[in-house]
Amino acid sequence: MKAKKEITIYDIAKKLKYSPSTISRALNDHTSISKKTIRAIKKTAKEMGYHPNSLAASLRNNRSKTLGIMISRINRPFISSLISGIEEHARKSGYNVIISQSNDKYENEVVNAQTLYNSRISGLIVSLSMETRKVDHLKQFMDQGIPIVFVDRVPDELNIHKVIIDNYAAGYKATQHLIEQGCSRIAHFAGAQHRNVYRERKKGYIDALKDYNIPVDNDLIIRFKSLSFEEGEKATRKLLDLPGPPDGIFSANDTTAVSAILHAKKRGVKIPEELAVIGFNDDPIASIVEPGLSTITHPAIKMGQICAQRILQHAREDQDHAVSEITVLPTELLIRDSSNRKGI
Amino acid sequence: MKAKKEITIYDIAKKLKYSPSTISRALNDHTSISKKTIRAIKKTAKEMGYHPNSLAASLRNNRSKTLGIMISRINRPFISSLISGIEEHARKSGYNVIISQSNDKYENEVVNAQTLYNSRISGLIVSLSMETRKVDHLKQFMDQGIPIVFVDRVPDELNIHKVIIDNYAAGYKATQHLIEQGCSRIAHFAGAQHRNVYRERKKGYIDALKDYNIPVDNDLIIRFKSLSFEEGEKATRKLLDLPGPPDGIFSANDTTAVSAILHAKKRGVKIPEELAVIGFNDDPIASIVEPGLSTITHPAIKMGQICAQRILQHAREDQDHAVSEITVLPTELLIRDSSNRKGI
DNA sequence: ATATTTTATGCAATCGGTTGCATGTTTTTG
DNA sequence: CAAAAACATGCAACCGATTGCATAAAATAT
Repeated sequence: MKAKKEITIYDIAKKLKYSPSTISRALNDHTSISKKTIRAIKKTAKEMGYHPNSLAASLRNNRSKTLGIMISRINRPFISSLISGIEEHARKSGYNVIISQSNDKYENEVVNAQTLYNSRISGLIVSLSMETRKVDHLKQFMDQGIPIVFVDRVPDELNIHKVIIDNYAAGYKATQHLIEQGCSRIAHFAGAQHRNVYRERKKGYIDALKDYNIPVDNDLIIRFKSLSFEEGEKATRKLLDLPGPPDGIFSANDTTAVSAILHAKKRGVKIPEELAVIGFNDDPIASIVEPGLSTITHPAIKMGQICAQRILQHAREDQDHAVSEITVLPTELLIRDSSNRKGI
Repeated sequence: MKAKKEITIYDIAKKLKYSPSTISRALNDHTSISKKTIRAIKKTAKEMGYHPNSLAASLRNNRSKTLGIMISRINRPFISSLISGIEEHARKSGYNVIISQSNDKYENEVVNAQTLYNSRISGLIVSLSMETRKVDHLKQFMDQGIPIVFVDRVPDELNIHKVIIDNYAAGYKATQHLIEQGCSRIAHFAGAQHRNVYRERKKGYIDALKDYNIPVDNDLIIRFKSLSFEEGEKATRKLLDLPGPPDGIFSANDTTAVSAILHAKKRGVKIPEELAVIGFNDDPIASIVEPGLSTITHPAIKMGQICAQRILQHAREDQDHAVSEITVLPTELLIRDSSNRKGI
């Protein structure tokens, strides 16, 4: 099973007695080639079974029509929706999408950055790993004028492009909602505090408490390593065992919020009457758990589309790294039964 | 912000007074270059900030170290886990992964195949769109000796590589389980019958009924278009309105199974006593719904890893398309409360 | 009819590695 | 010590498309 030789523009040129340049230009609808010639060349190309070699074009242009994506893990609802949005938009614009998972390890992120760089991607979309604290490994892209858009988990740097949600406002909203439902001892499941998203959510939580004159009790703020289901159960147990257990929980993700609901129910704690719970993300499980989990919704797919759009825009123009562009997408408070004490 | 010129092997060659060939070989640990030279060259390369240009290498080799993936949609638990497995394995082996979504449209699949082909991928992993009925658009890969591995939703052709689960056995197991729990009127939520996975699951269902001398009632077999939550609710309503409603449901996915549970509960139908339900896939929602959804588990991540492994193996050897290789992975019956009448 | 534009096409260098073959050098062997 | 073998490196063609510059041909203006 030998691979037949591929047809190249040279083969077409020979057959049609044109030069390779003309073939190349014709196939790219270059204006300096007459319509008639273009038509004829395209027809012949098709007949001969010509498949353009993107590698050659990319090499020549020193840029492949490809976007790189760096994320922690693909198989999470938010991330996979984000990627779906990116891929869809990129493909429509004729770009391929390469994905790379860091598994939340800084080390992997560095290696992946290297590989993507070597592939001469035209743009990079990054959501940082949990561990990442510095972004030197991405400097090479900026140096080469390869646009980077950070999304969701972004660095604190200023002169960069970001697509994010207002985590602070969302955290505030969620907490405020619990307060309005009559909660006065509100716990918070917090993520790693060097990651903007978790830090901001917590800030929003704290400021809401302060604004409503509710004392901030550090015993009620649980620092999570990975916001996993197991961690959530453990934390809930600990909280409910407290002499003064909380009457509300604002969790930085849905997974741990759901684990809290399930654990509380198991102990006979009534939700939302004795414990109101609100999560973050609106994962599929949020609508399935009973009572339904109130949560903060992300426009994940749209975020992806915007990332792709931004990056392509920058990739085309000779972008200006001096100006940063921050897109903040709206979140919504989605009230289900896990926090609805007043029957709204 | 101008892009600095990239360092090439020619620059290194000039600096070290070696020929580019030697540099190239040294960087690739070619045996004909002395250890000492290799060490010196690599050191200098690093110092100079050399970044290999994979495009150039790929062009020369007429193959980029990249795997293509064609799937319906990324943001589904099974698919994203599958991709995660592929990506992980591929990356370890030094391959990039390009993904393309068909959104279950044949037309998109054809276009995507073209784009991937033009990128000169080294191998292709495909799970067919819901619509796809012929695979001519993939012939070009085979003609060029580019290995293809089909996964999960595979064509019926014989001489191809497949990584699948035994859908028939799983369907049989699931149905048998319901029968053993005392169900005698078992409904089936079936997917599109030209897709192997759904056809096989249904076959297993029917054969199990037959083996246990239970009549096959066509009114209890619902043909779904997309196995969505809404479709599931509608179907459940219809079934429960029947003069002789079912006492068990085997659904070809978890989404519709969960929708059945929720709808049945709303109507006061007791699960599993009056209606036992079993799904397929073990999506996260399966463990959250109450009662917990019994289901068939897929080793999704592992399937991905095996796909990557197979494809890389074929990409390296000059593969032999004459022989097909079919890997069938085990599924497991995971019994939760939605079907557990006897309290096992 | 000649000069000037406009239009259509070709030439040849280039992008950055890779590799078969040739050559020069060193080591081993008889 | 010469011949053979092993080792180390270089030459130059090649992968396939792109593009600035040059040029030929056709159309328009004078």
